[in-house]
Amino acid sequence: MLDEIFENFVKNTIFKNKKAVQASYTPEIILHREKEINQIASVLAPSLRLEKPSNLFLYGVTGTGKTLSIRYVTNQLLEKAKENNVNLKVIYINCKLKKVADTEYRILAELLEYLGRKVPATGLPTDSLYKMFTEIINEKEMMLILILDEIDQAVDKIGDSLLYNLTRLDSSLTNSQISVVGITNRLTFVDALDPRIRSSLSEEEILFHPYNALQLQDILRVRAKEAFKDSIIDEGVLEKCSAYAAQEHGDARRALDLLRVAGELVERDSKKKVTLDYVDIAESKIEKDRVLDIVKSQPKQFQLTFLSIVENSKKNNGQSFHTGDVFERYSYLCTASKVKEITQRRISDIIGEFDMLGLITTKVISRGRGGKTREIKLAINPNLLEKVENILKENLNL
DNA sequence: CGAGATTCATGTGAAGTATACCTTTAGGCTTAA
DNA sequence: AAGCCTAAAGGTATACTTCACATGAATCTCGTA
Repeated sequence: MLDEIFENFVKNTIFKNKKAVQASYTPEIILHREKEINQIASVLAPSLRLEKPSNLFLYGVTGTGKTLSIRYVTNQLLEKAKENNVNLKVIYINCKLKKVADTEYRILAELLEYLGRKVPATGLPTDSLYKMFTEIINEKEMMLILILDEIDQAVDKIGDSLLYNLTRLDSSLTNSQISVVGITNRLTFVDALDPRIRSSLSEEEILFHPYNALQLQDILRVRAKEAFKDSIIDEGVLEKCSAYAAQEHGDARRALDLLRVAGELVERDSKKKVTLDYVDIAESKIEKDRVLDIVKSQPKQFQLTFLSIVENSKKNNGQSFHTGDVFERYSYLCTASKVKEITQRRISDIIGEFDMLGLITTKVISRGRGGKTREIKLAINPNLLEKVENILKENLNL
């Protein structure tokens, strides 16, 4: 029985090279971003002569090719550097990843790890990490390009200090030079920065506009050709994927995800063709996976809080409710699952973090004499509620 | 009737605490010269 | 005397708590028209 399934899977695959429709893939040619790529390249080019390139900032909503473009350019740059014997290093850090790089310390630790120095997760003073960092870099002459992706997330959480220190770091280096590339999907991000940091950090700025539906189609076509075997994809599938993604501010990553997941689903059903229906199924699966992944990876107290939010939302038929309600239910859940209770102060912060993750939307309102509070609304598809609730309950032994 | 005071429920900031983990240091024991 | 191990001392980051004050519109109070 199993043999048959595996056999089927091996033989009947519809993918030629699935990597090509994965978000992390860097294709040979990048469509509709020539201008931006050239700009980036000309900003970073001085590094080949060991001259410090200007610091650079890339803006644009998600899935507009920011990460892709910078990756592409730096890859080429690295090759060129190798040819010319230039000691160039590029470090890419995604600041959003929780538990990996969401505090100043952890970002630095990540940085040092790239440079080949293991750092303990706790215990060392932050300045000593800076010291180690400068030491390593100063050991021999080199040019360092530091890419901080989703930097807005980090600054929200830990403030400007990291950026400030990084820009200052540059002056304490004698042998080497460092330039920072910041990537953010919030257009207003730089305005909120301290003016000093702002001027030194965003010497050059490049704005990435969203793709329109036609451009998305082009991109999908190229990628699909590489990823799938011939004539697997039905008429109109690519168009539908791009249309969906274009609705959501032209997010190419989303379009690719749709296509890939649709393909995976087809494969699982051991069908031969990717049809339009599968795009719809993929659409709901992606949403589901995203939510479940986030929810599952949260620590216990967060899960309890979220369960409380879900139950409140259910009780109120999707209408909004307040911090007090959440805490009350949370408190009950703690007793039920024999978990130590956390204060309301902390719950308030946790609710704020869920807001940042996009699982809920909150708004601070004043209800006059009813006091000031947060109005909380669940922002996930109602069909998922049951599932989320069950998983949480299971995780928490309820 | 309207200006100003009051009130409520919680937001928000700062400082403090517990925990887990790190480095440094000093002592104690072992080993080899 | 040198080398190695261990435990204590002193330090940090993180997650959380405690304390204290800030908010801001509905509601109340009270002097006035």
